[in-house]
Amino acid sequence: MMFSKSCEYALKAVIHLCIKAKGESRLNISEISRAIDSPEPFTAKILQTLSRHGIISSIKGPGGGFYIDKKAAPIRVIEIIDLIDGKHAFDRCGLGLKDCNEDRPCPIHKEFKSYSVQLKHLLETKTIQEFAKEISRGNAFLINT
Amino acid sequence: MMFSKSCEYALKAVIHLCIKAKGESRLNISEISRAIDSPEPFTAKILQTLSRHGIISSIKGPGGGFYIDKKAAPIRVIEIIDLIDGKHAFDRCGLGLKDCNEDRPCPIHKEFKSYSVQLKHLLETKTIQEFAKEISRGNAFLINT
DNA sequence: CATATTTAAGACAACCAAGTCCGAAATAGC
DNA sequence: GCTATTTCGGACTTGGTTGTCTTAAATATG
Ligand code: FES
Ligand code: FES
Repeated sequence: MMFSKSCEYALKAVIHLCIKAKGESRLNISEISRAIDSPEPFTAKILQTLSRHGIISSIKGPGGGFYIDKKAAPIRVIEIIDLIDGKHAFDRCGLGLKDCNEDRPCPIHKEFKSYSVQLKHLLETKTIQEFAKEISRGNAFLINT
Repeated sequence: MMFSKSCEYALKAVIHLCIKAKGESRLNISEISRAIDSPEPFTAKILQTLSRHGIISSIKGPGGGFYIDKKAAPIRVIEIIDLIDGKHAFDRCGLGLKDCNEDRPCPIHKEFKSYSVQLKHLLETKTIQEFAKEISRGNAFLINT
């Protein structure tokens, strides 16, 4: 509803990597897609995109897989959203006007904007590592039912 | 990003009808789609759905068109969203978990839910007529650029 | 009644996101 | 060096949303 399927998988995959593959250990595609309940080949493609852009790291060959570089900075949630769904995903008009504009706003602009600004700020400040911590503590999950 | 294209057009069309076709006067498809900048035949289909479900009224033949029944109750925004995009569009998990669930939530649930609850409440209480008033006053617009 | 106008309905087409497949490249272990 | 494993990259297929077209039905007007 908010993010594309690709983006959902990307967020979940990186969160999972943060928990299970920080530093030395690696996870292969099948382990990841099992953990986040996503189609394997589709997940592969998304992981490749993340890797190509340096958000995650990867190593080919036996024993290889995907991981988070130990020296890498914490990953802000917005980085993944910008990469997968495109920048300004939050700056678009809720009613589809060409330009979301204070001067010539659509009727839902005022209320809508006040929420999307809050949400955007959250996603710009929150890191994947913080979400990962919630999972580790058992306060949140990547799969249910 | 939030609503489907169909839903955007539906909302804009009904708002426009509230301003220009309350009671006696009617608007035909071409006038409506011009006012809201939408493809004519596609808009026709959406208007038919709205009419079939009694949200708006229509009359065939020369001088016919679409209008809002004068005796009809104010239209809550959520009614249109439920009809076009399906109910529970706001109750789904932001990360795509099968079930958005307090007991077994995804990592973004807490923050996300607090926004979506606010937004849902807004859409349940706001009426199309209130939005229409903003347009009439020149404080909001259905087209820009 | 004939005609023009307008919505109704459903089949059709185009587009894009979601998902699959396959051959190539890298690498670890023998 | 050979083989098995694993990611990489791109071509391909599928499905759902968006958008079009065509024919039918209703009705106002002369
Ligand atoms: S103009 Fe529509 S949300 Fe800003
Ligand atoms: S479980 Fe993900 S938003 Fe509620």
